[in-house]
Amino acid sequence: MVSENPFDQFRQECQTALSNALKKTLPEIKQPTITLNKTPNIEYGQLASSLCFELAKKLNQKPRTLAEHLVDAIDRSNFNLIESVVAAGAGYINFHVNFAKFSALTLESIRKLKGNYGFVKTSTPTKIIVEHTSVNPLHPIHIGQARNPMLGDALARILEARGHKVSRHYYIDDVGRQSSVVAYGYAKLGKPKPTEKADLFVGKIYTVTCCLVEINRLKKARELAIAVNSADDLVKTNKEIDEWMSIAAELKEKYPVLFEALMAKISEDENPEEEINRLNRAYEDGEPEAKGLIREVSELCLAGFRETMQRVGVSYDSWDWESDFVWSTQVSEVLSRLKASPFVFSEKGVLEFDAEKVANLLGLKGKLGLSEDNEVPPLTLVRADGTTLYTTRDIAYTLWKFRFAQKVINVIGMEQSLAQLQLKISLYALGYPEWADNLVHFAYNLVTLPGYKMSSRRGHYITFDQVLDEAVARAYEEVSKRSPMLSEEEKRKIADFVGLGAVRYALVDVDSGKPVVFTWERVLNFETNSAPYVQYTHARACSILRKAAREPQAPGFGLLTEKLERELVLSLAGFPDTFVEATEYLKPNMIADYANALADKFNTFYNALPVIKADSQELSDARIALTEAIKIVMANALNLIGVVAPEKM
RNA sequence: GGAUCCAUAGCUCAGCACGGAUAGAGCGCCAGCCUUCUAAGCUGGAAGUCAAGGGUUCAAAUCCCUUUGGAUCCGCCA
Repeated sequence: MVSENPFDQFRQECQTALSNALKKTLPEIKQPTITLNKTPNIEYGQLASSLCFELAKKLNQKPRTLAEHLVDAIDRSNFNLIESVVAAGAGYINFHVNFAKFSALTLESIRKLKGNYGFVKTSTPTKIIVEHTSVNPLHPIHIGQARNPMLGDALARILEARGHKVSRHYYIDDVGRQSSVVAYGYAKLGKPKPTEKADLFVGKIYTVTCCLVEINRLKKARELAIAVNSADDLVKTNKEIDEWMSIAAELKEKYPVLFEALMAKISEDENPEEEINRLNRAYEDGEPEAKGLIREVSELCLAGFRETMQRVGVSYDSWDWESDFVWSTQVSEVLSRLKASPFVFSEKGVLEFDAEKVANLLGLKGKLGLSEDNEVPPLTLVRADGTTLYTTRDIAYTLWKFRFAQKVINVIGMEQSLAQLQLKISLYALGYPEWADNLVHFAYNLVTLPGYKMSSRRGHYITFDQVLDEAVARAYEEVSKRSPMLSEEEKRKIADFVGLGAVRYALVDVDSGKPVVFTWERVLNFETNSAPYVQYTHARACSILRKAAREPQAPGFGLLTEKLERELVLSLAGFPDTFVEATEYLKPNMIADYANALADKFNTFYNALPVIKADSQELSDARIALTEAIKIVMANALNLIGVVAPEKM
């Protein structure tokens, strides 16, 4: 017999049994929906109902008495997995599972389903686009941004395992001043070939160009302030100049050659600021030269990103250029449709979208979880100079995405909550309520460095590559220390998946709504509650199975009577539940927590009870089967968060 | 000022969506365990007014209200 969700099977039996008993003893009352809770302790059974507390008041009886009556009325002869039902405490009804049968069902199911165990398929498979990463192609992905792809990829993986058709999209934000800044610097240098990892190379050009252009601009502003005799402006500008000058000094020391070269080239231009704006407009207009230039730098940077993401096992199905939406008619079409709606108004030559009016008129506030007096600020769609803004283009992009998917999940930082809300409201305004309903902003909080303000414009950041390198290096040291006899090649291989796994795990482990403070200590943790811990435990289980060197012939599942063994079986049986919950509520961290908890229990078991040298062959066979099941489930869980489950380490 | 999210052991965090029995881990600290299946491990110990106050309920870390403290947003940036 195979069950894809053994624990749920037990739960169904208990629910039916209790429901039958209720109908029999209390036919006069309306049948309540029966929910069963996990018990705090295995001694209380595996599932409990607190129904009697609710009924007691209505029926004017003591909960305990009621519980006893119901327990008496329960007929469990038709139920395979229920061992006993008892009234407990002040009025709980506790269900005990028949462990002999339950262990057999659970372990055999896992051993049969193997890599598919736990991945309960949805009854409504959906085409889903998960948009994640979408780091601007200006500089390397830094640690503050790296949480995004780790969460996004884990989400894509769990949704796929759930049976959805998932497409991973990367939105390339190449429209906007920053892209022109980096392209300007790149062109000034004569479009040099990268002498190092491409995104790192582009990042340096961006930072130095930014700094030089900014100083140039500020100096002009200072002249103006002097000319109009504005003391306030002068003080403010001087302060900013001082700040940027110190950054310039820093950059000059770090990259002397690049700095000098750019400085010489940029000073040739009377007004670099104006050059950049011209380039920006030319790009939006789709002029071939600007197109070629900006696409070239962006592609360069993206090649670096691809390299980094490949290391951690993240890939994309579609790379969507923001500029494509500007050059095609899609953005202007959206605009004209919005203009035709009653929700757009013009103010001082600026086009504004009245999200508040939409929300009120269509009665969206309750639906969107907003209180009635929460006023949604308007969204600027078009600037006075006629150019569009980021969110405006995002509306066109979102409409495009819904041509290919029924559901769109945007993995975007929490700080963009308002923009994402306005985007959603715009879909209602355009007459796509189903799309709006199926647009999900998966908001996550930032990664911060203690005592350090990350700023990509100023080149203050720790790159994701640096973190990965450091993690692998640390892992290599650990492997060398712990397993000095391994070959160099083996050590490198292990260090690689351990280091990368540790980083992935650390970035998905925390609830996505909470900020993560980055410390090396947190990411390079190889002890309990880390990927290496789970990986090590997996390898340990594999090692036992290798040493046992046999298939269990006649496992005596009924002999698994130790509390530790039973808790393990329960954990394994509950994996499908955890998976479904993690998928439905988009909580990849639940998977990491589950894997860690399972590893924890297995290690305790490992230290307390012998597998191969158990008292009898039947018991040994049962424990081998248990170990194998644990190995399978641990690997399945690790796969979901993109962490390698090694045979050896 | 308005909005959103958050507050649980010295530190980092689970648990909260759907209220249920003594609130769980890890780090750090203290004391132990490698001639037995991988010590990246295990065992034991100390450590909590679940931010404060009120309310709802048979039952509140969990739901509601108020207060305090923190993060983020409220741009013709992205």
